Amino acid sequence: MALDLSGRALEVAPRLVGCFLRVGEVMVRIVEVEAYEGADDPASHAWRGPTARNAVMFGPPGRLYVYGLHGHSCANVVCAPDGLASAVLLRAGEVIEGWEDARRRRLGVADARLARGPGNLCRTLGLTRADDGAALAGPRVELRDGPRPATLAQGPRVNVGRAHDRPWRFWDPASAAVSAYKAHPAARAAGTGG
DNA sequence: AAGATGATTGCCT
DNA sequence: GGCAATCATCTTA
Repeated sequence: MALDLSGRALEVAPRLVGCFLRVGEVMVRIVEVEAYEGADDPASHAWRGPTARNAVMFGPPGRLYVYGLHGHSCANVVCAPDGLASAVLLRAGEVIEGWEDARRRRLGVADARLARGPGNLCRTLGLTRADDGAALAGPRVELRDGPRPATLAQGPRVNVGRAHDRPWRFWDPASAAVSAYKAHPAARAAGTGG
């Protein structure tokens, strides 16, 4: 079914935990996400306005925003109405289907860690910057609603230098695929992180 | 046109 | 737990 992505990232993020994301043959259950707002969020790529890279964030909801970082790729679900920048970063998932493709892309990695971390999640799913702007209801990428976990944990975002006081990270504490919390140096200096 | 930066990972101690 | 690798993008000259 189609999940309602018309709200802000902060509203959509907790609903995304437990949902299923399928890319090609591989499907994962999303267990960890982070919300990123636009102009109000200094940690967001869209904070200083639209650029060539973050253009998708300002477009209509229901699409994928994929960006490159340190030689890796990270995927976001774009939400909020057209014109407002708001997206949810997918940080971790559990592989449900497509083990063959997933393992082939992540040789030597334990099954539980195949999609642990935003960069690893993209590699396991086969997502690259070529998928930037792809529709979440398209033939290659599909987002499906799923049962939400019994409990939902909330806390500060990982490796974010600015606005580390905002607890905009949501995860399923029962999942082994949730990435270990790693506070940004700025967050540690401010005393708001680990 | 050149330099700094970052929503990361993985290897080293 | 700490640090280097690695690269597209953004900032400044």
